[in-house]
Amino acid sequence: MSVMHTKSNEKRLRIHQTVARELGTAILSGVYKPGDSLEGEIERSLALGVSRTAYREAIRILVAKGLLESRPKAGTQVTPRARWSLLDPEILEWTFSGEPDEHFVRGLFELRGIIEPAAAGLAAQRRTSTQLEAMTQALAKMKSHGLATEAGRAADQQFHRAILEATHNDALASLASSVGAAVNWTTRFKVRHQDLPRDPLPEHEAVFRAIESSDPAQACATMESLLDLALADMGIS
Amino acid sequence: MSVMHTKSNEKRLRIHQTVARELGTAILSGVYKPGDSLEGEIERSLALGVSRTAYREAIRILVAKGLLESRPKAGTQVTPRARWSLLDPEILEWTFSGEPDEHFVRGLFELRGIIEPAAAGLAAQRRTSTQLEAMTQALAKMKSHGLATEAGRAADQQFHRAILEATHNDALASLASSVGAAVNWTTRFKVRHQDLPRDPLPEHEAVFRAIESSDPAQACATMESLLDLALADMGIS
DNA sequence: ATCTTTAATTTGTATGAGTATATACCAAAT
DNA sequence: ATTTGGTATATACTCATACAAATTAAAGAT
Repeated sequence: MSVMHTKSNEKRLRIHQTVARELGTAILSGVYKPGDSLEGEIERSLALGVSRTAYREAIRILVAKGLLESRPKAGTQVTPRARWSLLDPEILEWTFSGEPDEHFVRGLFELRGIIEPAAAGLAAQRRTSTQLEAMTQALAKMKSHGLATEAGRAADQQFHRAILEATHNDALASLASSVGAAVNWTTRFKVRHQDLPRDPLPEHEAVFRAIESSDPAQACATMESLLDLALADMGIS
Repeated sequence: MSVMHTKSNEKRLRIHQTVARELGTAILSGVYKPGDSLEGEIERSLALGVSRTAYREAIRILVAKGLLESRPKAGTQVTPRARWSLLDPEILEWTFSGEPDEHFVRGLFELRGIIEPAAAGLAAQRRTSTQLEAMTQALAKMKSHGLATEAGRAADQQFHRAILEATHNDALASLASSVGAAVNWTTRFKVRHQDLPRDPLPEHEAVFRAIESSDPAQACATMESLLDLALADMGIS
């Protein structure tokens, strides 16, 4: 069949996952628009060369993520964009698998600019020594690997995740995967489009020092400047 | 037989939805804990009295929401709490179907306190006349119905949603369903535990006036005080 | 016209058979 | 003793087919 590019990261996807990804990206990229009907399970599954079972499981996934809704006789339809779980990690991955919409990326950074400084402030008040340790390790890994590598980006995510977890707020922390994915993809995007990304380590360390010394205002401020610089590097500010 | 639209809200759930809700609430309430294994599709579906098809579709839903992960041979396991999409509308509904955890509710308000003031500020800068009109109508409905009724709570949600949409930031707006649901459930909680909730209309109108007159700082401030008062009414501040 | 009944279409559920994959176990080599 | 490699097996995954339920739309009765 086709050449499977052997990326170490790439786990072999089940069929229902593949179909969900296929349809999901199609919806997110506008091939199917809100209100469009996907009726005809039988024909469509046949057309894709998969069983109805697998196709239906894919549909269930997309319904769970708010992209579709389906009722007997009425068929399966694409829901209004407002209901989509745009911050779901998988949805973000699908979104960034194509060329990301600049407007959306800017919005994502705006959201980070709202959440992360506030989170840093809370973390400065509530962090435990264990969480400080996690941040330290993440920074060390970032330093040794650099942002150009996969390991470096993972460490970056880990640092931001540690901050959100240090808020001791589960609702906030549940945004970590989302923010993490955003960090990862936007960084990739950055590296792809700009050969010489500035080293963001000093800003990260400044944030860490503020959290370590339990200074909420400083933590908030340093995180804000970190994001400002990251956004500037994207070249879409 | 005459159709009773008294409880129009209550749609008849499909079997896979029912099972997903059942298992979902069990996981969220701690009956199954992260790391626990749910292996045995066949036995479990039999025990529940449903087909493997329906059971598997339920599992697919829970995997999509980050509560489970499943691999051949390894079985199906509950994921670490950090991966749960706690802000997913359905997850929130499941969470609040039981007695809500006070710590979690407080965290939810903290998140609102971060997002909504910032959103109000952005809305003050970017709102269109159409969106102002939506807010006006929502306020009118809140006034006529009151917060004790379902219609009133719906109008409340509508107002907050309109603000998030007025930010013209899709990522932010996608939190609307979540925050909206949280508002709904916490308001219910409030009414249930306190017979005389203060009328929050004046605060809402203050936010509206600030947004209408394109005053970001004022919009942010009024929204903050609205949330402070709402939290105070909960009696868990 | 309005309400009730019927029909048709689509998703939903059930069942049984067979496949693929990740884990654990055991053997062999280092 | 540790690592490597093969192999067995348990488990989820996929398929095909049949039937049920539900909602919409049209036909019929009042």
